Amino acid sequence: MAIKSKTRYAILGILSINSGTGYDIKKYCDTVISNFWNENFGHIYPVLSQLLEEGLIQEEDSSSTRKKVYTITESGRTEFLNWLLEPAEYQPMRSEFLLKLTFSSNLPKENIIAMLTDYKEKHLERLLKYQQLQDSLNKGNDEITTDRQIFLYAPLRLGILNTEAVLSWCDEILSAIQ
Amino acid sequence: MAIKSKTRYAILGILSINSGTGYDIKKYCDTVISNFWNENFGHIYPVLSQLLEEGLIQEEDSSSTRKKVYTITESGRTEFLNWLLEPAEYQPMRSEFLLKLTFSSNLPKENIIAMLTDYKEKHLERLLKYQQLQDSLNKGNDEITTDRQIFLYAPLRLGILNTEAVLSWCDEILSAIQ
DNA sequence: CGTACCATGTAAAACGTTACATGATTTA
DNA sequence: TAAATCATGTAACGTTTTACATGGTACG
Repeated sequence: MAIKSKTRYAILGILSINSGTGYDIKKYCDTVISNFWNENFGHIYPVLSQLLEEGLIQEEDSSSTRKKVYTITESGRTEFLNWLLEPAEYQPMRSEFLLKLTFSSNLPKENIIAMLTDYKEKHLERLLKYQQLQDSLNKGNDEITTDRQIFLYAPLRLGILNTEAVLSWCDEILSAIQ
Repeated sequence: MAIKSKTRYAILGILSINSGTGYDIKKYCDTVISNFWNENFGHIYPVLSQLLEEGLIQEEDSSSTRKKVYTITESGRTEFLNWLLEPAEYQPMRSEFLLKLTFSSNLPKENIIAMLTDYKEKHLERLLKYQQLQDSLNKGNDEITTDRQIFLYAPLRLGILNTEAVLSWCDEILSAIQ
């Protein structure tokens, strides 16, 4: 059966904004949406072949180069739109960190403090990264319409709010165990 | 090669608290740690066999019943402790909802409002569930030592703070697009 | 006596990551 | 001209979920 993973939709979504190669798609994932999505070449290329076969994307003829520039087709847009309108499926999360913490009751207190401090530091770094991303979004707004901008800003904003929540949580738990 | 997934450690962790069957382990996952961890039978039973083979757990002899009650061994505790002390690996997250939102710029405004409202409602429900769980934790504290209780309370508290962050975010974005 | 829950396991399918292999093009 | 980046793809591996198959036990 056809690949039913979400990668199809990630690719269709990216191509709905700009046509591009598999390589371009990977770059888009690693930059614009890296905070909440990731893809790898081993997945992108097979899915591209499949989308082509299904007629959801087409190859721009560029016999001159080795590049394969893909464009979304009308049926591709329809398929993508249908997916967009479905409510997002519930995703059970898995946190290795919380799993460790849950079973750390027999650990010496200093180890638990170290765990939490490390977790806090990682999230402080993440917050900084988010804020830099936000700044670069605010600066580079020539190319992006204001209407589109909020859709790039919103996920980042959620990242910031969530990370801030994690930071307060770390402080709360740290003072509770001391 | 041996299974290297985190399931090994989830199982060892659960058995480090209480001996039990594969079924008990599944139940523990579905109740106590369901907010941040999940396992299924198709995974639990093979991993149990493997842990037994490696001598990290042992079977209590209960020739009378069909039940297989597993207990963690000393080497199991050592292996688990070593894992606990390693820093948790970074986990790239994937949010289907944010993927949808990012590519929704061409959707009619009412659809986007519906998306966000639906997301908000789901998180309101989740918050309620968390609060109920917290209440039941506070009540049933006879069986659990106070020292252990914070380790069950902390993940829940993070769930609450995160969910509250999502709720404010929904309001923020909803008022930004209107 | 039927329903719900307890209990164990296998097989297949689906999903996802990493490593491997190859070579073109651009830039310092 | 060397290094970095662009560019495409396959194969292997490992992980995870779902479906299937089976039967026991407790309770109302």
